[in-house]
Amino acid sequence: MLATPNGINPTMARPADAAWQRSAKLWSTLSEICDLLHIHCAGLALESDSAFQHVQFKSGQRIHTIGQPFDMLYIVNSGFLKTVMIDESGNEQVLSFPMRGDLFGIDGIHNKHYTSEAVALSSCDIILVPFKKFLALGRAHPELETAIYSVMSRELVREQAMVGMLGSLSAEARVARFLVPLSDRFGAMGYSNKEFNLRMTRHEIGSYLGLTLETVSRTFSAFNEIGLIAVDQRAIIINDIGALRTLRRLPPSRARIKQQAQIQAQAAAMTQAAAIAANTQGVR
Amino acid sequence: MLATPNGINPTMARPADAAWQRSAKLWSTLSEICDLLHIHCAGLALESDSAFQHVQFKSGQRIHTIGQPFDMLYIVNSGFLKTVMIDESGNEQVLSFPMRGDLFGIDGIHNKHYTSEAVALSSCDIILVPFKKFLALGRAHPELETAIYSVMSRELVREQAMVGMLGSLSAEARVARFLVPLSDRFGAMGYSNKEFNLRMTRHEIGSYLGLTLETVSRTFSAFNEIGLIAVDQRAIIINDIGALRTLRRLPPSRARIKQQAQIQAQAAAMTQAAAIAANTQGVR
DNA sequence: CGCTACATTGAGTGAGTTCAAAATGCGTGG
DNA sequence: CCACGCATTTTGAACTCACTCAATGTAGCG
Repeated sequence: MLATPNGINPTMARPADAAWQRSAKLWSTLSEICDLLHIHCAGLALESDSAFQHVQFKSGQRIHTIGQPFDMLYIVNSGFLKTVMIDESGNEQVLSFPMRGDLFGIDGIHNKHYTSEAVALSSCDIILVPFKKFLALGRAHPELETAIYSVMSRELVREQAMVGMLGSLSAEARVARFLVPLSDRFGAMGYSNKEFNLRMTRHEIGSYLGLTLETVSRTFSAFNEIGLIAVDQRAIIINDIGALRTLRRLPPSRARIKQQAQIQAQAAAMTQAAAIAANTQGVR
Repeated sequence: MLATPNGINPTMARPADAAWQRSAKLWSTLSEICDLLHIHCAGLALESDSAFQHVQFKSGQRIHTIGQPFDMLYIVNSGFLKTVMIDESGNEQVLSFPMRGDLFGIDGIHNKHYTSEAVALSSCDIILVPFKKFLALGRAHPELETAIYSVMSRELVREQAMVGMLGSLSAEARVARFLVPLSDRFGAMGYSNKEFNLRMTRHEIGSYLGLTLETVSRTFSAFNEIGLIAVDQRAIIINDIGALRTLRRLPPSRARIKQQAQIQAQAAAMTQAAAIAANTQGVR
């Protein structure tokens, strides 16, 4: 059995009671934010007067919704979320799974309204970053400004990589590559990069990868069978990260070989059957 | 057959003859650039001293390549291009088809190197925008700065919409929705939004949409058959833009009905053949 | 304990791919 | 100007991967 990293209990959400508020960290400085975003702000003059508020969300709560007026960016300090688009026929499409250090809400800048919604998948500690304030600080600190652009560019590159993946990779390759950055991120956060728990359902993974939940489940099972991973519900053990990184198509497994043997046996039989049928009926 | 749409010569989009070269505009002012990007810079102090150079490219030439150090953004003044990613196995993946008013090169900001390459699909007039210079101007003009962020955010939203499309729509819906913004753009540029010439190959469209070139070709043919469009090679006439906007799956056409009738007829024949084969061999 | 949400697995189907062939268009050089 | 070669497009036929539909299994929670 896998231990639950950092012991977060994915309980049902409901409005904020005062209990957690007391123990939670309520404000972050600019330099803490830079650390979180992996921005090198060595020469940044510390302005302790400018601080950013934290807000806690419980699993299931929405950080922002589609169409809501934009005025904030959000940075994940802890916890796991999903961002979701809704297409014209009402279907959800998962766009990303933000976690510690990720910035989201950028899509709201353009239209002054968010085009996606962000939902907590676990208890989350989110830093509020008023966009106006951020811009003002950027103007004061050129290296911060370029960092902002850099982060936005990174998101664009990430989306492009996503497009590339959806456009060209098989289901198996998509699932494999879904696990790789997840492992990396867990590792970077100080947890094991071998063993961790998925925070999202098969349905959400499928939506993210452009697959059905059944295909995701089957692919996990297939990886499990060949020993690439060990999977039990949401608990995952990564056995061969290298293989996952480069996988394009699944190598034939025992089951598949057996199946192929069947097919070949059938084919042999069919050859005779077809000949007979053709002689009798002139089909095809 | 199709008359050449609105008199554009399909072979060379905007003529690349010497006359054009001579009359080509070599420099643009900031306010011209704002117009091009659809940025409202009403109160922008005109700085005629800051001008941006134009460069001409011929079909097939690369504006920037993957891995090249980043220092410029690019704005399309005229012509048509594609931007391309190359995955680890060497396959191209088309990411966008920039045209007049589009900004590209943003993906280079993050890593200080471009992660994609841009190739001219026709003769192109491109405005060079040194990133440093752009930033400096943004600092001087707050409304320009927010506009820059807005444009970057727009690109992100566009990529997200692309992800949504690749993740959830059928081949037919993708091809239909590929044509819609193209029509809009041609209309916005003063050309006909009903009749125009595609500037890219079926292969490039397929790569962009996550489909094979054959599927793209077949889908065009199917749309042609139901009268949604008229297509002859790269010449396109849009007959029912509304249907293209909302299309999710193709309604059964005459040909499909015919085909289904055939299948049913075959099925009837097969029943007998199968019965005979089964009696003889016990297949399946 | 039973309810609900989530996950797994099987069987059959179908949309899109792959492989292949033929047609069309276009530039080039004789 | 025509003939040739090459790139692109169209169309057919067969296959296959991922989807759909359905049933069963499992975990968490009131």
